Amino acid sequence: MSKQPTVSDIARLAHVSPSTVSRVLTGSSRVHPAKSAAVRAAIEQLNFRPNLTARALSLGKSMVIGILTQSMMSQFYGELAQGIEEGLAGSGYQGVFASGHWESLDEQAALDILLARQVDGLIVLGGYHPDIDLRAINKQIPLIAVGRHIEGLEEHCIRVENASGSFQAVRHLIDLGHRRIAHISGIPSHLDACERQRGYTEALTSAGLAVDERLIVEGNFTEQSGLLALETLLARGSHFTAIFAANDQMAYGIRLGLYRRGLRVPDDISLVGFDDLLGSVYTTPPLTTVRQSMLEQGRQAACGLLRLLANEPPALPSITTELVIRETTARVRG
Amino acid sequence: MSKQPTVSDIARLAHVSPSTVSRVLTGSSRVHPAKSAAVRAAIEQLNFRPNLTARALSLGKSMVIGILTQSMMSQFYGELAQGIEEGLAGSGYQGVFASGHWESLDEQAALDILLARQVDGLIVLGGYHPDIDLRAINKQIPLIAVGRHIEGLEEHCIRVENASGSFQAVRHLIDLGHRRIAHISGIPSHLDACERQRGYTEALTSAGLAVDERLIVEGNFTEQSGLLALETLLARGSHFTAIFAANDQMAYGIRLGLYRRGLRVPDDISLVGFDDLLGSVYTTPPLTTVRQSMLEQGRQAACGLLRLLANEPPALPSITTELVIRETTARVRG
DNA sequence: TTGTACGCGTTATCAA
DNA sequence: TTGATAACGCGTACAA
Repeated sequence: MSKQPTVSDIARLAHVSPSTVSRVLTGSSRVHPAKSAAVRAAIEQLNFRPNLTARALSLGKSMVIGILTQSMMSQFYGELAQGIEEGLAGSGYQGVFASGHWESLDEQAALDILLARQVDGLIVLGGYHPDIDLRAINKQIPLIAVGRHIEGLEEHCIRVENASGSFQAVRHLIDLGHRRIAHISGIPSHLDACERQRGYTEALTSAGLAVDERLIVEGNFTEQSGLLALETLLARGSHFTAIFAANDQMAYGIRLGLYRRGLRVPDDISLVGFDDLLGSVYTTPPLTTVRQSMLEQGRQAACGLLRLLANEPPALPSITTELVIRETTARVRG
Repeated sequence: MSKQPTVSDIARLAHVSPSTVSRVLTGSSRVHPAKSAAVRAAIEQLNFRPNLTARALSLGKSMVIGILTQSMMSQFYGELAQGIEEGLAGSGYQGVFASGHWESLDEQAALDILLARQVDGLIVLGGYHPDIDLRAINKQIPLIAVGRHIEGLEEHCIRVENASGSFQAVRHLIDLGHRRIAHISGIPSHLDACERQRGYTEALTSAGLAVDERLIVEGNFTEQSGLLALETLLARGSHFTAIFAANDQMAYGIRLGLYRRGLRVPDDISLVGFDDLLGSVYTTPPLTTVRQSMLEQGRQAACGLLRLLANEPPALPSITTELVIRETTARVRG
């Protein structure tokens, strides 16, 4: 249990001063090759690791990016996290995750910890945290949001072309002959949810179909809520031949509900999701869905943040969406 | 962009010394109520947050737990991570994740970062890192492993009753009348994989059934490998009516392969997985699998580490397994 | 090119 | 009960 060696230990062993050791560590200035070699040897010998905590304190930069997420467990946030990691790779910055569990208090606590740890930047994944607070934080450290909107900070939010994706999805169903298409929507306070519903509505009206409010049920993006929404929908007794869910997770729940009812997909009911989570290829049958690469969004968020840290504009691109047709959709039975 | 306030700022505003501020912050010793109130007021007024980096340097304790994981994206690690977070909650310790992506180099780099950040403890999730290194690290800081075995550090590894779970699963298939049961195994260097295969073998032999090597195919725990293994199995042409996969992810891949071949589950082939990932309820039909709560393992790992940090023995319990029967298994067709 | 001295923000020790 | 001082490990002016 001997203590970790410090620069001083290395300096002593290499017969140089601590500052010289620091110089070879950071490469901040030229040092004599011989001394440099001696230092390297000493570092090797003592298996020395610079203490990043001390370095952070000295530099006033922690080189860590805080990521405020909601759940470590969902596929959705997992893919996002993976993308962020990829985007940060090689930048010298490390990502640190803290989760809010979709609870205001936890989210506040997680954010506090991140800020107290002196993160150099912040990526906010969804969540309920008030816009005003986030705007205030953005004055202190650069901030990027994905999966949510922040009033007045639009340039710092990854934008997804939700409406066009929804439109394509519903259009696809219409092309297959479906006329009674239900929609399980997301949380209405969520911009993405609104836009997806808008795409649904527009596709219907542009095809001359009426929007039937009885075919629209609200969910909250979880599998559970999808299943529940399906029950509600069936209980209403309105006829329909296809369902467009505002995200894949709800589509999974709906799929289970249909299975339990003995309704076949796509023979009896066609089903479309949104997100194209990795798991959507492995459902049975594989899910037709709208791709909005979460990996790509994570990467873009990370890169945008790195640009902000370099005092450049975030220059976040708009994320395009693309309908991926798999086996949960079929021509409506005559 | 004004700088963050420090204890000195608070001290000045409250007309006390920095030490006193520190005292009310940590509660390390009594302070006059009036002064204490003044300090609190100043903290509130300036919205002060103690700099955890500085505190860590001063204390020699970072209050962070490093978690060396392999992928942020898979459901498997997601659930584990969630459990760890829950186990750490309220302890004052924060978890920091770094992923190795199943690559030696990345894993080494991730570990280096964690150690350089002066983590107070380490949780290793799976991975290839050599036992000898981990034993060395354990001499410096407490360490717990989950999803892997470390020679000589058995007390620090979460043990799962793999064999008994496998046994139950295969026994269940036998009870349903299956006689030709295939097994898609995991990486043979992985202890869990071996034990699960052992349970499979024992269930067969204890029922007086022969173990047919032609019905055993090796996978690597990914969905992809499950699909591939199924192809191999089918190509061999041996007859079978059920498949026991060494984990759920491979079962998903197998399920897709069967679907593509037009083989119905469970009508033509029964399928059993291992893990009971959250997604396994939402496959169609829901997957019969062996539960080894990942959440529980994460929690136990965290609690064990906290005990180590308190200089107590880790006292890690053995994780029990339980067969969860869902709709992917059925009586063999006469 | 190298070494000395100081600062980063906090806590612990000690003396008052 | 309080305040001054030193220390944590590192980077960097500044002087040599």
